[in-house]
Amino acid sequence: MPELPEVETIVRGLREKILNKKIIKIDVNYSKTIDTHSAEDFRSILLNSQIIDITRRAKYIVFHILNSYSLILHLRMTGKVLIKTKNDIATKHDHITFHLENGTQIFYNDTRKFGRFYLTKDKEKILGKLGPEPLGNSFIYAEFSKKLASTQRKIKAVLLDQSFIAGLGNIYTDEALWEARIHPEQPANNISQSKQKALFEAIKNVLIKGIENRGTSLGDGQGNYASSGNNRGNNQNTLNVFAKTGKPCPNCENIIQKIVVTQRGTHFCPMCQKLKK
DNA sequence: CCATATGTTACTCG
DNA sequence: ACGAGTAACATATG
Repeated sequence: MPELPEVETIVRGLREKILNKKIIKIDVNYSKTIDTHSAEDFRSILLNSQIIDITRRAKYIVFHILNSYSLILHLRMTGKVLIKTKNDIATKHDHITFHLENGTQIFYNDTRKFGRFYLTKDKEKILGKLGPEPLGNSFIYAEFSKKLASTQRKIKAVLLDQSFIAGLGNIYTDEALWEARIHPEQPANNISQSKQKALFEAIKNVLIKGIENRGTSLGDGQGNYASSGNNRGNNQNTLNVFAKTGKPCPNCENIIQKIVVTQRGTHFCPMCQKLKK
């Protein structure tokens, strides 16, 4: 579910609520959620320690632990980190609970159970293969352009490839390609210089807007995005093409189409985003 | 029953 | 080597 703006919103919320409190108990109800350790080892490493900082890398949440470990979490499709108080009780999809000394409980909730925790002293082992952070200093146009020229893959597949650029998912990719007026199936090495530049800027624009709106919450089911305070985002109200199948393009009024690209539902305007020969 | 879902990875085929 | 396609993970929803 969550892409860069959603994870950023979650991290900002968590930072205010759980730092520097001792972890006094950990319940593990679904141990496959922990990728690197047994539930027993996971508990013994984290118990009586504390989270001293929380940062984000791409779609990963990095909890910096006082004992020099990093607890890295990827939410995949439906993972949520929910901050609750003393008397809240874990329910069906709450797979791990961290109890803090002040009574705060951190629930890891995940309907589809795809999310994973990685506990490691070497962050690079988990994060090392990621491409540049699109809102960071390492996202440089000359390098972006050079890398686009190096592959014939469909541009949508390239943008979803976390080793090419880290943090985009299905929603923000469709939005960025619409803003740059590029067809999602356009080969990456056949995009004009001006459209490459437009795409470079569009990626940053859609992510910044997503963060400003505190993420995109689609629908109202269990698996939809919510922040650590269980609040919905507002970015769904500003989308131009994603989930707008059959509606008029905000730019040209033509009907937004939906196709499948790289196994993902893909929304675009056939007038604004033409495939170039 | 079928298709689809904000993600990632392993595997096959050409 | 490269890129496309498929399946898998597990659950909910229309």
